[in-house]
Amino acid sequence: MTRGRPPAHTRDQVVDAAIRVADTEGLAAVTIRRVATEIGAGAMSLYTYVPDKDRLLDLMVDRVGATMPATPVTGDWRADLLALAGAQRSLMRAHPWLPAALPNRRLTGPHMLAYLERGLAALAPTGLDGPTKMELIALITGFVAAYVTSELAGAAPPDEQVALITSALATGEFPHLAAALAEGGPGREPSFERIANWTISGLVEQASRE
Amino acid sequence: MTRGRPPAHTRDQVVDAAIRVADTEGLAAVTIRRVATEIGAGAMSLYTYVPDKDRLLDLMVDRVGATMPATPVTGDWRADLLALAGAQRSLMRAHPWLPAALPNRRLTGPHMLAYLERGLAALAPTGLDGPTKMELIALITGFVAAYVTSELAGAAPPDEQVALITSALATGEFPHLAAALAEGGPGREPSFERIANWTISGLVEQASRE
DNA sequence: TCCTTTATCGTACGGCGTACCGAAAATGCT
DNA sequence: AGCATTTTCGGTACGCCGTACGATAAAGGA
Repeated sequence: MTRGRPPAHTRDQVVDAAIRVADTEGLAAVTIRRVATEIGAGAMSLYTYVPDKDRLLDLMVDRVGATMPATPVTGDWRADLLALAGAQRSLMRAHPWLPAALPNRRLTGPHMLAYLERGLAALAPTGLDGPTKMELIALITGFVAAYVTSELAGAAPPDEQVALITSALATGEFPHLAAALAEGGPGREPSFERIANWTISGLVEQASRE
Repeated sequence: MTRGRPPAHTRDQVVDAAIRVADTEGLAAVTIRRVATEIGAGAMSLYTYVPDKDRLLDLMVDRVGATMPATPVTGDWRADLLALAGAQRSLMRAHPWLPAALPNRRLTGPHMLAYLERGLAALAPTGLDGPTKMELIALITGFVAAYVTSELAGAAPPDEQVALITSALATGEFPHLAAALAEGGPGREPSFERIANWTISGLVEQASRE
């Protein structure tokens, strides 16, 4: 039926290999040559499956989106959105390159559309109009990405930066900053649920108030 | 007094040249060689003023931060934060590469610390604790970056993407999405102030409620 | 068998960040 | 004045990158 030499791999194998490289070696390690050797192919063979590197990144994003568990739509928009945000956070923690790869990327894949659909379904009880719902979903997604980014990076502030900040504080020009840092953090830790609740409840309530 | 051959340029001249290139040709055009020719120097001479390209980006971010107008702190946190967010938005629209360059970047510069200080001062009347105030500022900054990004990119959705979405909608699997898109946008436009108000008011009110 | 179609992948090009190092240009000392 | 010292300048080169091109290989159809 199909003429010509049969492909030695599939597009999904290529995308999976790229995701594996990104997970273990970081997004910067995802190069055409690196992914090709990952599946035991020559570098140029990848272009049989993927038009260029940028599209490969699109495919990676959509493919990991497929692994996000389907959260239920119960009719309680607050709980539903919180669950959706939690699923997003888990996904981004499992694939730390995702927040960095997400911006500037087209909404190409069906899994991304499915995610959008679930968010809209969760927001249905609010009675908000369509464009507003879309904006809220984009804002919530952006928030989760920002949160996970700071969460993953937060652990280790480089020495050089600490030195710069302390020397800046010594000038006395930043009293509020000095006070805020001095408070330290004996109290409660940030807790994703707490902040996600602020964002979600705050946004939706304000949007509904109009 | 100072020994050795005198420098032909200054660090600020280098950073300004890099900003000029980014403004006119995009962030991708900011390469060591390109910036060097911009100031009429050899490529390797740049390394006299900047340790590596990553630090150059840090310096660019901090330097444009210096041009952000100083918004007043009146005691009305809502108005003050909105003004601060508006100033940020203006800055990002003047330097469209800024939202893309901002994440993954260290808070190295004094101007960034000054910005943080202003945000903390604006939040002082809320009585929130230091760490919470810091988180709120980070979230608001992230929101503005996300908003401006979509604002700048929004104009032109590529044909290929439109085709993909319409074909996906034709399957009937995305009823909410179809409905939301069908609503179109005859009504009010997004308006930065409106959405910024949602975010700011929503976040602070929720945070204060605890 | 030979032709057509398709996939494989070696080679090569231009561009990137930047290590290395000799040349150039200033000052300070004798 | 002459020399040593210190600092900057920038040419060359290395190892990466994405990818255009084209020869080669492997399948089915005639």
